[in-house]
Amino acid sequence: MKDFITLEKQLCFAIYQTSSELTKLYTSVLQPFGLTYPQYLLLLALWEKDEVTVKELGQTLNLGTGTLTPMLTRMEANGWLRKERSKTDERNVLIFLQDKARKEKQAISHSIAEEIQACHIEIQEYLQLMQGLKGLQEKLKERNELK
Amino acid sequence: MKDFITLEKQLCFAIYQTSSELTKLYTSVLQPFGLTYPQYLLLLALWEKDEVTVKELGQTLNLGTGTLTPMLTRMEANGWLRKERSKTDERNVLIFLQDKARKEKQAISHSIAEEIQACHIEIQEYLQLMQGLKGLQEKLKERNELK
DNA sequence: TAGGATTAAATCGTACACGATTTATATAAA
DNA sequence: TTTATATAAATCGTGTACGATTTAATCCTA
Repeated sequence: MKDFITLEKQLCFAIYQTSSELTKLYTSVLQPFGLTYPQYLLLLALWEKDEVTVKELGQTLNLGTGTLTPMLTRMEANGWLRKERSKTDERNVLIFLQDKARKEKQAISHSIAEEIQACHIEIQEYLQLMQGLKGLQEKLKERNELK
Repeated sequence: MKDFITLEKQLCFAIYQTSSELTKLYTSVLQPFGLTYPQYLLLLALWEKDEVTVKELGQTLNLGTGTLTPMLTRMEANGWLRKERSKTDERNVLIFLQDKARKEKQAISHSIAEEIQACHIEIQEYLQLMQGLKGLQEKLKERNELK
């Protein structure tokens, strides 16, 4: 039991800090584009699927409107996207990518890939880590949904 | 290269979301104690080593004073700890645990261990994941320190 | 079809997180 | 000993996160 608690502490620190280091890395790469890390994740989602509702985006990113609404407002002000109330159901707000986001996509992806590659991460290592994370995430999510 | 970028996206999502699920889990366990997840991590550090300066704590937690100062102020107001300016060098502020923090330690740890165990995480899986995270963290940190 | 329930965003309050600046103290150099 | 430099916290501004409440539109049912 004691070992278990020690382990638990180490794991939460490890995730917390790895996440923070990753944020720092992305922040430095994204700064020149005038993007934050969460904004980049949001763009990733929109590059995959454009013209989505705020709710849909929230499900993809695991974020609520308390986070998304102000973020989307900022990104609209910066010309990345456009918000438009749906005409068929005025409760929905649809998000559309702007040209700027489409045009910058390659440059952004390229900068990031370059930076990540400079970290010398082995693909194999990468894959294994992701497996582990997904496994844990699954279990946490299951537990969280039971409230 | 294309595969590499796909992988990169998946990894940053995986860490981002696992971290957020972990936060949610801890939040629900810590709520009854009137603690947030970052505050719990801070207590973990103080339970390991008490009477530390803000700077030291920042190094342990990878946090700056912009985050720590207001957090410590809140935790002082809630009776978890005490801040005191060092008499030998008045630039330093020392952090001392209060009785409340020492007394609640067991109950908090117990609640968390119980919750984590309910997720059915295999020790072996756990260890492997942590190894992977530490490896990645190392590489990211190295890169981040080159600025 | 009027009224209550449901749904989607927006809003609000609190709490991180972080870079940059400021303030106060201590140390070192001229 | 005065002045310059360095160090430690505090402060400030911006941007997430998230639970809870509010607002507005739609749906459902009596």
